[in-house]
Amino acid sequence: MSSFLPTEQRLAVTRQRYPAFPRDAAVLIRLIKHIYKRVQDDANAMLRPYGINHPEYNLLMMLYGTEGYTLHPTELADAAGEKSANITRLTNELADKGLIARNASDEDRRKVTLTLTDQGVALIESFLPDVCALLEHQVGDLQSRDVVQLERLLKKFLDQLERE
Amino acid sequence: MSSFLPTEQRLAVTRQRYPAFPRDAAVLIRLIKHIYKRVQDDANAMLRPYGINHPEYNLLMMLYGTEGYTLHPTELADAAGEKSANITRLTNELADKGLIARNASDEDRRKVTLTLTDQGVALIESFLPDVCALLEHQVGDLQSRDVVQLERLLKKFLDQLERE
DNA sequence: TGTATATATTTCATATATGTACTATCTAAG
DNA sequence: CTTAGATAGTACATATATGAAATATATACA
Repeated sequence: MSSFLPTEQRLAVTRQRYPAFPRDAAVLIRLIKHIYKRVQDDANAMLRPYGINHPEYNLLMMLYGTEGYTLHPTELADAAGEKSANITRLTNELADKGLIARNASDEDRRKVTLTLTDQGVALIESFLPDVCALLEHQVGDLQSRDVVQLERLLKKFLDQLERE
Repeated sequence: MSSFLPTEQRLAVTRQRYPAFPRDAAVLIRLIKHIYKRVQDDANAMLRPYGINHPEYNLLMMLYGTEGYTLHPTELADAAGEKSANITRLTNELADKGLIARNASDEDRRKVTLTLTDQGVALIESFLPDVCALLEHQVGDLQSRDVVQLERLLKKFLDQLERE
């Protein structure tokens, strides 16, 4: 039924061989990984006709979700969970496609401002119907109680991870 | 406090601009992504001294969790969530390092068997104490009730995702 | 048997991501 | 001022991952 069963069986074997292995933590992390890969693949497939991939989509949506459609590269990197070196490349490509504008900040001359262009906003609003459909399909018929619980617990987990 | 707050604020702005945007689904997926990246980075840092990265670690552990320490490339790809083309490269590298052996299967001559070498098992057992410590640190002081709930809900989510 | 189709794996060109070192600018303490 | 240390962003070499086509073998069935 679930693609995850073999993974659990492997964890059982692992614990026979190395009893101290923390099963629960490992299950959580492997589940996160399976889910992430699946979501990423689905999103890439959906976005391909629009000429962008999932990381580019994320950057565009971070700007779309910001007042003034503008962020600095470092902010964008944090928001999207990308490394700064990668932001340079990705935003250069988005700028080449005319979806965002790169400008020098005059408040701080080390900084660059990244702003959605009208064309960028238009592209986003053209794919949003498909994105919404995909997102709704992904949660599918999960009970809304479950979704709320899951959000609460994932936040707790993320907090814990960041507690260093 | 949490690195996730700005993300939620952006979702609020997004919904002002595009009210149909499914907030809950998007929050879940962004949480998954943040957690995944964090876990991946931490694991890579921990594994570096052992000369392997997180994907390689995963492959080794899938074999370690299998009776006979042996899988075919396709099975390994499914288990580890990697694409088959990537498995070829990764397993070649692991074979070059002497950690696994590649052999032709005589049951089906299209197939290849990938088996942990003694050296591979020894490497795994040398890093397992650090891995266990990291895993335990990652779940930290999450209540065990929460961990159980989270596992249940993530499985439900994964099932839903795979329901096509 | 022979032929069509499916499966397992690899090859290769290309796309994507990272670490590290570097430049420029800012901030603050003397 | 000016100098030391922090911060913002980028360049470049290298590492990692992907899709699509190619190769070999297996299976089904006419």
